[in-house]
Amino acid sequence: MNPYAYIREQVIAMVGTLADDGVLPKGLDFSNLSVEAPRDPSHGDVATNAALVLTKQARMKPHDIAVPLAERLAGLEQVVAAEIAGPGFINLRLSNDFWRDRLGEVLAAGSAYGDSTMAGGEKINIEYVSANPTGPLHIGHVRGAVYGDALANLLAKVGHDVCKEYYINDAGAQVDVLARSLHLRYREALGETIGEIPEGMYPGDYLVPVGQAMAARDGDKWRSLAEADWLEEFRRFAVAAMMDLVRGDLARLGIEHQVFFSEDSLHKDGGIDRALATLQEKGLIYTGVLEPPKGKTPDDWEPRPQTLFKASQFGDDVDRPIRKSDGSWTYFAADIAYHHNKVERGYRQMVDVWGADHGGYIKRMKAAVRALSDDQGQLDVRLCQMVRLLRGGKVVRMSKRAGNFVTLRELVDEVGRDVVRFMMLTRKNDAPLDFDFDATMEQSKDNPVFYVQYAHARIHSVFRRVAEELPDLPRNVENLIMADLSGLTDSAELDLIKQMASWPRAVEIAAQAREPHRISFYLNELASNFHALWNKGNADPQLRFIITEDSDITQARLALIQGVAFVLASGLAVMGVEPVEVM
RNA sequence: GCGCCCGUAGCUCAGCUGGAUAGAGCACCGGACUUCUAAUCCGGUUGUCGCAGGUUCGAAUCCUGCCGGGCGCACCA
Repeated sequence: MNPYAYIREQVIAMVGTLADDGVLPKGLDFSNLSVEAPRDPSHGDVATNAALVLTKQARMKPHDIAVPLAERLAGLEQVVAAEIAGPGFINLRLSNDFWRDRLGEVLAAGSAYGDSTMAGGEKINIEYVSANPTGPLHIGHVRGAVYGDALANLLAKVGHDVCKEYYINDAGAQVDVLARSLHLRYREALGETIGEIPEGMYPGDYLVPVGQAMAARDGDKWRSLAEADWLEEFRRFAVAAMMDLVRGDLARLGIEHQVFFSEDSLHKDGGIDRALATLQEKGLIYTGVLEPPKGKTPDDWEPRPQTLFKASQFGDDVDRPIRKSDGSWTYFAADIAYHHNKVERGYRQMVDVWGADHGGYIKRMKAAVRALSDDQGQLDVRLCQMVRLLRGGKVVRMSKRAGNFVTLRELVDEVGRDVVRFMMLTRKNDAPLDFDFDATMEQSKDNPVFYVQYAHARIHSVFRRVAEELPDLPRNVENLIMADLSGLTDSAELDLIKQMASWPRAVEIAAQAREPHRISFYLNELASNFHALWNKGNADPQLRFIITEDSDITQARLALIQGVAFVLASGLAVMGVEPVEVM
């Protein structure tokens, strides 16, 4: 049960009884009526703005609504106090039994606690990473990869049918460059001296074994052929090898896409033609000449007729070209076809995760989806800002030309998967993020990963201890569910339960906002409250979890911390971080 | 010149989609270990929420205009 939703129903029901009795008018609109935990705990457990929201509709002063409403709410079994405060809020304090019942729900659900049916099984497609298949993944890809993956987990948790997808940019000039670079490495593998890799080719060592594999498979059959004869095969071979590399890198982060979609396939099987025919039928394709961009005009600008998509009809600033002047398709044309394909596969909800430098591309892509789906499909583009690496207080400089960017593999090997994933989710996706190597190596509160995992490990440490000290005490979940919880009376204990009870709501809000970083903030707070309770036990031995001479209270407290462990595990699962049991 | 994102404590950032006296960590000061893991906890200090208007019972949050920073701006992917 979501306690806030539950109390909201009660409030609305009570307003209904007041209307029945003629105190309030009938037919009131409750859409803005909220029931939330007040920021200041001294205001009670939950607060409602009912009187404030209804004042205009009812043509009554907030106070005149609040007084009778509070009176009726106070009569509810779960409510021990109802007070009117501020401009007309009603603050409710709920009974301890009501809260203890919530702990039972946590234990019954286990680490599935917080799962929701909010999305009703609706299909949603989330495309992320989609890095060019021209080399290993590097630091610039990591954030989008982690964000996209955590978002996919989060959406699944609230009841979406999620498809995780990777778009392979295996068409276009950069793949030809890759094929030529591979041909060099192939000749090298056959014993030629190739010298310095020419400017404009991919110089990375990762192509060396691919060249060797090619030589081992085919011998020298491609060596003296003209480029036109080997290019196609080398493209295919190179892309396959690069995608193996990429999949291996992603596996290191624990990321696995269900669908890898090839851009090239859209060119080859007529996907682009079909998508553009769809737009053509709607009268959204025409030949025209674009205005030069406002402000500074590029030096080589010249007016030329192009095939254009009427993106401006769907909120974009200008119409966008879908054919280059040489007649070939633009990248945008293929992207239209790709999203057309998603729509054809039945997706109405689509999420694309991009780097911040692609911000200028959002409007045209959204326009295309609206046009293709007759406004039925919804594309949400989430941008991930830059990650700055810091070491020893200094920014780690990287440049593509120098080839000294930090790879995903190096990063994960150095600090570990859990640290990378957690740190990438400690900021809003559209805010820049500093990744400080020194802080991640530190085992202290500076390091949020350790802080949260430490709480989880401590709980398991208590269970290990109780197995030694009270071996006969039933301590598995089935027994803890039936424990008598009435001994949980300390405010820190009850606060912990209240916070756990807000977890399902926190999950739904994070999913609605599509902001998985909120999960990490929630977990930090939960861990903090747990650590606080732990230390209370240091000061007052009566508050320890294990009281050897009182098995009832021990069991109640085991139930409490088992609940915390479940919620921590539930949240860490969204983030894709392992809940460790020993540290 | 246009579009998108951002501006909150000395620093790094939250702020539950409009609520009450704006929060947390770091930093700084002072306390708690014969302990269920001190990798922790407790207390103290810190603000023109970039500026100016507007919307209303109520604005850090929504709208408009400025100021400041980032990214992107015909056929590249």
